[in-house]
Amino acid sequence: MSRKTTTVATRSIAKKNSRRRVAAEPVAKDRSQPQFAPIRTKRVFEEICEQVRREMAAGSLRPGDKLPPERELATKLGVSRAAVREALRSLEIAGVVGLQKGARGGAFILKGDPDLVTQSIRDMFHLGRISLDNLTEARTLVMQLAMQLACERIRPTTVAALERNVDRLTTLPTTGKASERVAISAEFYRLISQATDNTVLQMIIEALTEIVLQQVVQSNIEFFPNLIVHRRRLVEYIASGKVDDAKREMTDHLQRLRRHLMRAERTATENKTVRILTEETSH
Amino acid sequence: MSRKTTTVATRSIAKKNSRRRVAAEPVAKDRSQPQFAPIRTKRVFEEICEQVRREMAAGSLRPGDKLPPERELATKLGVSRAAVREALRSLEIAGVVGLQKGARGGAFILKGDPDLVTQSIRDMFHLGRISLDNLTEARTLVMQLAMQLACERIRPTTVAALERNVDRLTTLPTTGKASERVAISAEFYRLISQATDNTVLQMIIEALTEIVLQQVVQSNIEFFPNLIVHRRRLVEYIASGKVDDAKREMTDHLQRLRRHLMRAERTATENKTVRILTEETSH
DNA sequence: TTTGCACAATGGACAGACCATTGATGCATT
DNA sequence: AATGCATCAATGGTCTGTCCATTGTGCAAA
Repeated sequence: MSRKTTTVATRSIAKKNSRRRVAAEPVAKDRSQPQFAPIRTKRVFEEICEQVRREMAAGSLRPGDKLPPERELATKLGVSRAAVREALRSLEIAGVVGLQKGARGGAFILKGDPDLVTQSIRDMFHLGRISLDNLTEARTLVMQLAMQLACERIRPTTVAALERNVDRLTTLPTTGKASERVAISAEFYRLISQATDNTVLQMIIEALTEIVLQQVVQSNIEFFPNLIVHRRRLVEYIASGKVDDAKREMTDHLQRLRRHLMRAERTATENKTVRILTEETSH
Repeated sequence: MSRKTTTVATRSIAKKNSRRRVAAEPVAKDRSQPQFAPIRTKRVFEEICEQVRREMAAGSLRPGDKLPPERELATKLGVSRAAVREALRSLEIAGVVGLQKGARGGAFILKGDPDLVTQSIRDMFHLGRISLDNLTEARTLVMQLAMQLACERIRPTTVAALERNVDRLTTLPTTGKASERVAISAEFYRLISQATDNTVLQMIIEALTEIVLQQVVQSNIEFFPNLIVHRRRLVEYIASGKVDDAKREMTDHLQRLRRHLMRAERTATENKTVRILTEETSH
């Protein structure tokens, strides 16, 4: 390899920065018992993330602010660039920062991405932590809240948008792809959620709706013939502030969908056995 | 530098693996309009993440499964270990995999961490995407749903646990640290959420409660004198299935808390101007 | 049988390089 | 003057190679 000379040179420097991991030392709180608390070692990138998050919570790092470039940050913190990058990766995944290439690029604090809530709930659904039954039930219930607020806070423009949305559903051929119909439905629920004027509910509804609709597409449920009638009625109830009617209409629909999905889940027993990454580690 | 020779040697290898970035080519869906879709370049670690997530969604990668070791994965995918590490970092942050050191270690598919929902919502709150007003309102509403379900599905053991929880609050000196009282409250709400028998609602309640309680600690709200009386009454309502009473009791409390928090927020105008990371990039 | 140590596997971290993208600057052409 | 092109520097993205720390396994010594 003929590289040993330089290697030795860099080693002497690296040695200084080794011993990087921080161990939470076991507190000697009581003399009688040795205690022996488990030693928790923290990875450097986690430390970096925490520093950034602390600045965020303290308000000294706000959306739009720019973090120093990776190289500079690495120097300041006394860690390698790889570690900084892993930290930035972590924050990026969390939707906290966005990375931009090129000159004047860097890591910028974002406003937060509501889609991440969806992502995390979706992961949990796919990993079996959430059942389809629980998911659809929760959606039904939360939409009741949404109807409550929407009826109180709806604006004329939103009513118009809802009506246009239903119109679009009408013009769609019932033989069309499920994904198209579902896209319209997704917007329908988004409009309603926005009418609640509560961003938290919006995010929750967005997440639940998206996951459920995804299931609708995959389960090849047939088009509900009366869907358009139901939707029109619902919009009318909302527009005229008939809370109880709107709630009932919404609940009826969602419960019907729920039953269909549960039935589809039971009959879905085909196991695709694709396997790309895990073909035996061979050890 | 005296390293050029080896550098050249390694370069010839690296050259093969260069040109790594994949550009999603603009689809020519319609001949009349040029379209000019923005060119999205995808980073390699994202590609890796997607592959893993695909396997998950397809069911061929399930909780408990182990991914190949970093080095092997890097070889198989034809990328560097650093890229693999960033991908694993990303999946780890998303709660999809857990990393274990040592022999027989590796990346294991997890069951999903409900705490991530909390984390993402919390981030959004700190980044100003969610207002305290919206947050507390949503919490009030969702807890109404929880009371509904809890009254229907509560089990005697849970009632006992709730009573014990209130007892613990009683034994606590009112002069104690806020964080201790808050920890007990957190468990109180956790017990109620578990009584709903709906994991989705549990996660939502967990998230909203934790963030709100965090605010309670920081805002130094005084201890509600009647809190214990309210709690006892609430538990009794739940135990005896008095849905409406329970809902009212819960809503009353949460709305009171809401008003207090909003007032505290208005009077909180002291700006700590700590700044560690961002002291001018000096360019 | 038990203890302890060497060893290998594997994640964690680092240094040092090169490439690709992007914005700014200045020069040349029109 | 306006446009276009070349160049440069800053910065994220990636790669290679190396070493350290942790952990399980198996063998050897007690």
